[in-house]
Amino acid sequence: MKPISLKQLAQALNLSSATVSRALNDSHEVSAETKGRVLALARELNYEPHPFASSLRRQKSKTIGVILPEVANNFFSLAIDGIEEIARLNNYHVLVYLTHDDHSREVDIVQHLAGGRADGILLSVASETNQFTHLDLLAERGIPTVFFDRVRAGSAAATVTTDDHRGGYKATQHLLQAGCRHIAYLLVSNNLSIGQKRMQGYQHAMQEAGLEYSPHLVVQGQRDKAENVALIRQLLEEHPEVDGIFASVESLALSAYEACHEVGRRIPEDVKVVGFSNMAAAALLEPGLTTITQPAYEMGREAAKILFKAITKNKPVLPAQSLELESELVVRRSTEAARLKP
Amino acid sequence: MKPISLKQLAQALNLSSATVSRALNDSHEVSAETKGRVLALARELNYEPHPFASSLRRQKSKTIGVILPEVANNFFSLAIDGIEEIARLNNYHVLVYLTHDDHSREVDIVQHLAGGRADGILLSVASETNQFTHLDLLAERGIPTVFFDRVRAGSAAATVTTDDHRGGYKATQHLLQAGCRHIAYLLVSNNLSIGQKRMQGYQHAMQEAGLEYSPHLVVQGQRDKAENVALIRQLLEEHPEVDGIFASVESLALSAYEACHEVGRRIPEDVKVVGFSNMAAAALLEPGLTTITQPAYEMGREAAKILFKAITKNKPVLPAQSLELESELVVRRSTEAARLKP
DNA sequence: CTGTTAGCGCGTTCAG
DNA sequence: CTGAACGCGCTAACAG
Repeated sequence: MKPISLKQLAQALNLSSATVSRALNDSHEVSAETKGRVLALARELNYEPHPFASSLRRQKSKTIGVILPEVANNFFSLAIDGIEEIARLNNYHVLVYLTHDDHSREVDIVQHLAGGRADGILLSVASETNQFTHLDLLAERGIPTVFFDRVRAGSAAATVTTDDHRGGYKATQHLLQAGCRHIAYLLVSNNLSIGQKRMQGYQHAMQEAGLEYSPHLVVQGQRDKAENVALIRQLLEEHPEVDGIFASVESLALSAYEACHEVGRRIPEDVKVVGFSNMAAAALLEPGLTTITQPAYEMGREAAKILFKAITKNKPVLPAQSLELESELVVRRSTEAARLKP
Repeated sequence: MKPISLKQLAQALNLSSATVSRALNDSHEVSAETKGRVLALARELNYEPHPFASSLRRQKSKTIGVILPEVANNFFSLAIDGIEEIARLNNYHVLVYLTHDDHSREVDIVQHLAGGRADGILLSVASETNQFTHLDLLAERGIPTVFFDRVRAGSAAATVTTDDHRGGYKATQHLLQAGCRHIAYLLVSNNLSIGQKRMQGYQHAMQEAGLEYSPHLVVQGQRDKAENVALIRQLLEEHPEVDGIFASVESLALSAYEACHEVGRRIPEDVKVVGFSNMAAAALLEPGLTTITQPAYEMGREAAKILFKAITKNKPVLPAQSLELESELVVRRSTEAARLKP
């Protein structure tokens, strides 16, 4: 059975569809009585205005698009949670797309969304992305866009990130304090500001400790997980002196654990690992496993708030609205307290 | 700058909009030459057909709705991943909604989606849900719906689940073999088949071992996490003999870890814990922590496949299409192999 | 092969 | 306060 239409509702009430439409939209220019009759029958018949007809007329999709590299990862899952919450408060719908770090896919999605399916976009760019012309289209069309976490380096748009430089610094410092002298860095992508900034923090801490930064100890992450494990494994074999690893994203941290396991290097006795990560199970990590945790849920919420401010007020998002939240170094919880804020 | 419309494209080409529409939809009844001209200009101008206008006319939203209790949880994240992949292959879009186990929210979402925003629905019901009248609307409207994981007990629709009875049995058996004699059960909800079936598996294993099933050792999970921790804590304090815990969902497993920690009971020395869970970090669990892992990604894929079969062939989903996949008992990976398939 | 017409279901004129 | 007419952008039916 097809859903009932405005017209049918109007006929059943002996009213014109215009009046019914007005009543349902709570217009001032309709009598309280008719309003009551309309609403009563609408409720009874489970009437829902057809969303696409309405969108077409109003030129509002009531939908935002969320584009993520992946979701099988606690950071982005928590972010979605925050985004969905804010969207719901604004009576908006959330379309989710995954790029799997594939640039061409990102371009496709953006182009499609720019065609009217979404009123705004939240984007965490694919690590493969190094061209950004597809984003110009969004600017031209005036579609508000907020970047979060994985941001175009040097972008002129609003962004929500964490204190990436500081996070990299804190993580490295933690390893140094634990006695590591040869710390490898697992880089996500040089196109991304998170890649650059976290690495700068790492270099900063290394220099401060009077240690030399060695490009041989940097592994550039790929899209394929097995490949990453192999690369890290190779690093560990060629550089047995490595006693610490800093992973700039969760997936690389997991690859590092795996690689260590494969070559029989114990964590944390032989190698200490710190990674950016939002594992729900962070509290359960083995002794010595430590994470830099981002406030993913809040980041999702804040990014969405900025976006909706632009959508509802019909103003562009300004770079000045950008936010930088604080990351936290989480050491395995044992009998004593867990969170160290240096 | 507003996106260009079909009409404008037609004018620029001195063609009628009908012809242009046909050309873009690769109709047989249009000359190869015109087709070429149209496609060339369309590409140049970045033309995208307005999705809602098209949907309105074709009565197809090209969108599916995915309704989940939560997403900050590896199981549902992985499921979304699988769902999105199949949707993309079908050129469909994915709307994500979270109920946070709130029944009224589930009803709202379903009613709205039934109004034409989605061609089909994938649903994992809220644990609070015990009335299912809102689902009748979907049946009336002929909107294909596939349930996964959290299924309406005794539903007549297609479902994708894991071998919940067997999973509960395996988990409990594992605890028994490890020497546990007083095993508590953390129940998610009696409205859900996963709650019932997993508990049956638990009871089955207990009986087989000649142990008595005690309702005092069953904790009924609530929506609030802190409350769950408190309840489990109370259990542990009132029943110091408890030496094993079986958690029927991930969130309860995490609450159990926390509660044990709070009352100073060590895992696994004092209490062994097994939970249904899809933690990416499962490989990193502490010794003695064991999980029952569901093939979440595959479940998402399979559920979506069933749904799209119905959508594209315009046939209803049949209960006979239901699938039951196999869960896996994953013991902490150490130097030896990890996966035990009994 | 192409153009004309009509209508998907709404919301918004403009009259009365 | 209410109704008739129009159009959002697209596709399907009917002509030619």
